[in-house]
Amino acid sequence: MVLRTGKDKITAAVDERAIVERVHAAVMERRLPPGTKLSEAAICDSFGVGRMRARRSLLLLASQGIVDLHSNRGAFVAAPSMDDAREVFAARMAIEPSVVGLAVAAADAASIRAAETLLAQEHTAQIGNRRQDAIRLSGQFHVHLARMSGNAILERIVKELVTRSSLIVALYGDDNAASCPNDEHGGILKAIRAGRSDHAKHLIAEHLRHIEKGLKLSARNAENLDVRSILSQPPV
Amino acid sequence: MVLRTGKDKITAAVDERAIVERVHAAVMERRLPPGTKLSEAAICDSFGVGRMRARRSLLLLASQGIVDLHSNRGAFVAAPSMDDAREVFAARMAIEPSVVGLAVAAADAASIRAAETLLAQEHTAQIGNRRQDAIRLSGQFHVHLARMSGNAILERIVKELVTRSSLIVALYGDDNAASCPNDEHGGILKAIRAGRSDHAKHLIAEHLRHIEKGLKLSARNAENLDVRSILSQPPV
DNA sequence: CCAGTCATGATTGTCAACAAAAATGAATCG
DNA sequence: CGATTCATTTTTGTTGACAATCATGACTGG
Repeated sequence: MVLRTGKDKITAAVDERAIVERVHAAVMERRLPPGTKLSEAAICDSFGVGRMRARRSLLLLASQGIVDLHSNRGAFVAAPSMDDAREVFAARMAIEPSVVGLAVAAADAASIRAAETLLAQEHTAQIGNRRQDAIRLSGQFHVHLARMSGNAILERIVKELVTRSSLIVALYGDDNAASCPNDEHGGILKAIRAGRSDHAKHLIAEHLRHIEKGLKLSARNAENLDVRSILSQPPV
Repeated sequence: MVLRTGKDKITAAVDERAIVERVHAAVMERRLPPGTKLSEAAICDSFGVGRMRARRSLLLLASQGIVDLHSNRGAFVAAPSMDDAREVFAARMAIEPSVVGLAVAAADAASIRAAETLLAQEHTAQIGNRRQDAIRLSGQFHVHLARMSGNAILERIVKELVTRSSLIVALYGDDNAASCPNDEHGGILKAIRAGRSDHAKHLIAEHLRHIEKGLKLSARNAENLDVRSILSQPPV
């Protein structure tokens, strides 16, 4: 007798997870900038799906902080405030070093090889000036470190934080700044390979600090800028 | 002129957040044991809400791991496997010490007083054998530590992990075991008050280790037990 | 020319009916 | 007696239509 759970049903059309994943990817690659409106109709057309599925997908995206829902106005790609940005990076600095520590303990040959592949791809993308790919791969590297820990919960958490970081960099990042200065990813992976847990933790903490330092979170910047005060200044 | 955002609309009926919060609380107090079916109709009746709202609430609960959705079968209070349980506690041990470290830095008089109040209430509930209250307050203490860090993201993450822990303890916990042995919560709070960050981190790590040790995660236990093999054994 | 008002169109929120699937229980057969 | 089949009932999934709300732009009056 075969027991069929409800989950392994073959779904002909795309389900919510696929939609969430595709939007996720588009946000990571900055094809959907912060503030972009995601109308239900757009989701329906893009994925050939009914309004109900579109709605559920947007709710899931909102629960991950990727999308902001405004009552009666629709869904928009999240535009984290500077305070949000600081919280995200504080959370990452609290979490990712521990995750890397677990990764050192749990790393196996296959996962290290996968990390090396990601690293090489990222490097190639940077050399070739393929900015979108470089950004996406840089984020994937962090998520892969979490995956190496063998803990699906931590992987999900890191993935969510990395995605929000992508939105933050899009808003407050310096366009000409390298997404990963001095091959810090390489150093982290090397430390993991060498089993140097404390060193790896230290490196990723530094790495995150550097990324945040590279942001323009000083004072005014997009979003809360006061249009009146700007326009009231006479032209030079 | 008054700017009204869509969010501060006065909602006469309960919205999804309220439903999620109430189910959350019921799970924390073990009034909704793992595996309990949460039919849409039950949600509709309980909260006087349409099926759409019920559905959205269940989806949100599922996204937090509190509920499992089975296609065409409905929603059930999550029953974490033993592997899930190990992952949850590994994640907590990775995250909560760092969170406590932040709490030491950010703690102010008001939040410490609130923590002391929670601690006292928990103690009173334990003395009075009010098990449900004691369990709920014990969880709230951990969430409050995260709140003391001043980071809403970390607070949400810890809250989710604590809730899942409640389900885990309900499944694998020893009924007569104290939910918090030897007033470890008190020791943690004392260390925070004294500004001893490393000590506080150490204590909460130990605390989590103790909780996990108190679980029966050895081999077989509820869930994957094979009904056939059980019923095929002749009675003593 | 500008502020404010009002109608229009587009988008989201809600509901009810229908379709599909699974749980339930009775009836049947070995 | 036990297992299986089948019809019934219950529950979930989906669709479409309608209501409510918001954005847009023309219009009016100052």
